[in-house]
Amino acid sequence: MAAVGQLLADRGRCRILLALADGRALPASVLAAEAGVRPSTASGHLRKLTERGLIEVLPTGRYRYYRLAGPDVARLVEVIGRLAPTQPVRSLREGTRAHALRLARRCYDHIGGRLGVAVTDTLRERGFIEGPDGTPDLAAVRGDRLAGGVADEGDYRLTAKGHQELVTLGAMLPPGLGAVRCCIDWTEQRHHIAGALGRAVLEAFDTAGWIMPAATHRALRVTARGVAGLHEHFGIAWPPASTSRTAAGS
Amino acid sequence: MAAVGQLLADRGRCRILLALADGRALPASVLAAEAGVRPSTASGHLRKLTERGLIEVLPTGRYRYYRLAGPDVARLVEVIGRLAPTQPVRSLREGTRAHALRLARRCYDHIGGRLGVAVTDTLRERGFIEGPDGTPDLAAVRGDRLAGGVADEGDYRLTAKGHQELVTLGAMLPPGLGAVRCCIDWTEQRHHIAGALGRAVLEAFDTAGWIMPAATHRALRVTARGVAGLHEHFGIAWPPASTSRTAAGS
DNA sequence: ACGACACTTCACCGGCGGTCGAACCGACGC
DNA sequence: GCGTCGGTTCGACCGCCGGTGAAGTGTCGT
Repeated sequence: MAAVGQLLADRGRCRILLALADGRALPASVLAAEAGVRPSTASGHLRKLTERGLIEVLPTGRYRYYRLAGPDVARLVEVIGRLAPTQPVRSLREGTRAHALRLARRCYDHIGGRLGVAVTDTLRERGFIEGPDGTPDLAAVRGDRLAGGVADEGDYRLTAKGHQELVTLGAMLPPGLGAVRCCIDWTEQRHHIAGALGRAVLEAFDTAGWIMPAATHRALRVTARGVAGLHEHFGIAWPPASTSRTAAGS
Repeated sequence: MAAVGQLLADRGRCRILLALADGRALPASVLAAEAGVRPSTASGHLRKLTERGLIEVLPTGRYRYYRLAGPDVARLVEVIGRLAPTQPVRSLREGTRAHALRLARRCYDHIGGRLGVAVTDTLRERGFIEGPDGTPDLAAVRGDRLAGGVADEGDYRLTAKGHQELVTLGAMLPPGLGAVRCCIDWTEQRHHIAGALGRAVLEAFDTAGWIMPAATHRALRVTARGVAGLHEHFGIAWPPASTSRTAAGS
């Protein structure tokens, strides 16, 4: 498994994986620019990533689109991102971009950032999902780990009321969906819904025209209709009151 | 996050993390032997791992015990282990050891290997937990990832009957436990219970004297009482019929 | 058919990092 | 007190890997 670790040891390759973390397929030239290296270097990285099975390639004409090889890889990026230390911002452009990412972004197949956390909070407050508080108990983590008390993933479940409400909102929920996977947000350090429910919510927001993907990166922009819908159906004021700016590292 | 990846890029450091994956705290000399390097080299590795916050140290007399810094790190090892390719066995000793690991092992705070999968299967067959089949649908993973069908974690939930049965068996279940986190086993590629429920089951098996930790590594040995108890309460024949031998890499 | 473009391969360079032995520090046992 | 043992630090060696530019292959426009 050190072989996989070697792939994650390079800054450029990490940037490539991060750029693909929203589930899209991107051509090699875009990934080279994203990684900040020459096309030849990026080509070598992409070759190694595909050889190890972390990403897969879809040749289309003279373009070669790369994407993550599966949900396992997305989970890996998610988990390692949570352990990675945050880095200070180096430029104004990075600052605004990191700010947009922290507000709302696609996290492979669900919504991350403040928007994801806000939606999850609302679902819990209104009794649509049941489970512990969204703030992981860091004190419990520091103590005896085996004795329990760890804020684990998957400790939520969708209630009947929540199922009904989300269906009327247009979400295509798979049958028999009970438990809800939650991942702790990369920047917010709070729970937000992921898994099948997170996927359905992202699709519902997308088909309703509430969100628009940004052109350059994986950040999400909330449309005017989205602002109204979030306020009406979820009681969320968007955009939220701004807080301190700290970029997340690569 | 490339900083974390660099730590995972070395074989010796991976072996150290793997040795600590069962949640124990081990002295530096043991970890050096586990990694197959000189104490000086291991000391450097341990220093880097602690500096990055992946492990923490408990100085005790002239020994210094190291352990994983928290559940996040255990999850990282779990996820990256699933993506790592399996390596062929290099010696007879490695073969028997890998065989024991594949049978039953501690996976930070729950039971992994064939035993973990067998217990999970029984729980599902008897209606103690509800959810999809334990075999992840690999075909769905290869297809359209956003359209759903992915065998996600956390799609199980504990039923009332299961709660009652496990309590009578002596498991200390935390209140309000509904959803059950499942991780796909490292070697078996099957679901097995983890999270709070997996922790409670491991504790129950341990206090009942069904399992004994191996002296040298994180493998678990099923005692005679454990064989009887597994057969009586779970209908599991132990040890299982042997299958092909393939070691899991480091 | 020609040029432009996307991407890959190759040879070369430079630097980071793993490894070890030896020395050093602190804790235990007699 | 001394010797032993566990652990860390230091300096030197060396192999590996990332970066690049130039050349090569295939595809798309006109």
